Amino acid sequence: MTERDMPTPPWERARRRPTRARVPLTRERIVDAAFVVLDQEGLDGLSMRRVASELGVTVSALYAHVDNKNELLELMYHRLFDGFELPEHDPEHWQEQLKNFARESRARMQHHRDMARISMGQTPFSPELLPHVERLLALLRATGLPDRVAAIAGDMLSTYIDGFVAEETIWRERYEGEDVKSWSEIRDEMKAYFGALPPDRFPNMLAVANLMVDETNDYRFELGLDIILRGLASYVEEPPDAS
Amino acid sequence: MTERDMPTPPWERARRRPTRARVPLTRERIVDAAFVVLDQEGLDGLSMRRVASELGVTVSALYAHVDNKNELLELMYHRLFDGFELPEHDPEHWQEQLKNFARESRARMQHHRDMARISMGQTPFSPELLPHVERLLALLRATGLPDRVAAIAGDMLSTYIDGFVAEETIWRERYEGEDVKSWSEIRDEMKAYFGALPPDRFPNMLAVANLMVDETNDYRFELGLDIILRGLASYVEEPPDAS
DNA sequence: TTCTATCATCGAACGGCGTTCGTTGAAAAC
DNA sequence: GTTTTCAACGAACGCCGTTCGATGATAGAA
Repeated sequence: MTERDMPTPPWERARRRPTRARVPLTRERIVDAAFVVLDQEGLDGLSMRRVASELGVTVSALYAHVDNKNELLELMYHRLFDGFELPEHDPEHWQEQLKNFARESRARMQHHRDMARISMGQTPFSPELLPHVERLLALLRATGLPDRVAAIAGDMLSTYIDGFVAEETIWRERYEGEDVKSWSEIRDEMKAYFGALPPDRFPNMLAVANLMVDETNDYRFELGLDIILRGLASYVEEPPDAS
Repeated sequence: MTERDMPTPPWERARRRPTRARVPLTRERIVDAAFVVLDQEGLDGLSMRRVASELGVTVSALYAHVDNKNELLELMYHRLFDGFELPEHDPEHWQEQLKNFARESRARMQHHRDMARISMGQTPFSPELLPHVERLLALLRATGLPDRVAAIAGDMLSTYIDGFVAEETIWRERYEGEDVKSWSEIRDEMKAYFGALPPDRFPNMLAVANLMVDETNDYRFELGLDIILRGLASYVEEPPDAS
């Protein structure tokens, strides 16, 4: 006679009915769910509770696989580099190679909402990411750049890319709550705002306002990239003396 | 000199009515207290409750003077530019002028903990800050740079500065909880970490690791600055065609 | 002086957050 | 068949930003 045959007392009826997860929880599945939440709610809406509910699981279940939220963000950051192949260094076309690296980085970050903000809080020096850094360094050192320049150039580029995409994000999300406005409508508002400035006090703003508003983000990104690469190129084969 | 004749930015909601002078609590005092909290607890510890307690006041009292936490951060950002004078443009020394602008920006952000992280979430296009942007644009347009380059150069520089200081902050705070370690101790640990990499797979990392670890932040900042300015200079008086 | 209207501040509450911890029950190991 | 293990649970803790009705001091009117 086991307790199995006994009836269940009514006060216990609401007891747990633990439908064991058909698919076991893993770090990978948690990161997958985190990206779903990130894309839907943005970084500010990315909470452990929300990720858990996405998986049909309790919050605390996550903590068996992930130390804390920071580690989850770290894992998401690592995803950025999954299958991110850098080419063999080709001293003839190093500038274009670096530009392609930057473009690919930007594209990957744009693929998930607020990804740039996550990226800015991380460094690529974990063991999993060091191979990527090594490949980038190989590209940089094959250019003829002095090592001390090559050593910081990767960091500079990443800072530029992160900052640029983060800024894109800010503008996109600034207009989020409001009615669906087209980008051209937003541009017109900005033009009107800048155009209404007193001309005697803001001659330079007025002179470039349309340029600032009209140029696409793609154009701005490429131009900034070109500025950095021209600056780098100026160090090739030259005994450098910064400042 | 008033802000009254300035247009309202389109993204801005209706601002609060100005507070009466007779009450002891003011926006200024709230911002002062917020900086005290920021320096003591960092951005993550900067809560409305903590600011209120710093003033010996209830949380909700703050909301009579400040719409929300975001507005408080905005006001703190504005403080960055208080008394930030840019020189008259001098076409002979524009590179040094821009470098001094960058150095001053970095120094101001370093003056308050996590200030760079606050700065990264803001734009300087509010009416109060536009005069500063105008002065910077004046510097940039006096260089002989094409307008389309001048229009994005200020943004680029600010992105670089914000990103650089934010990264400095990350490293500083990464070692915060631990026992007081000297920077040289931290450097040694990093050198040991990089030095233990397998030489066949990480030849480039090993070649520049010491450079990456040993150079001071000041040196790195100056070098990055110089790279950007050389890139900008390459556009002077040249019909530009970005990539 | 007394009354009244204003308004800065209070105190409690709401819903949400990251994280911890003792409990539980199904599967794995024996 | 028994024991062990351990992933998931659920409740709780102490935070957070923000809201709202109550309170009480004060300035101006009578």
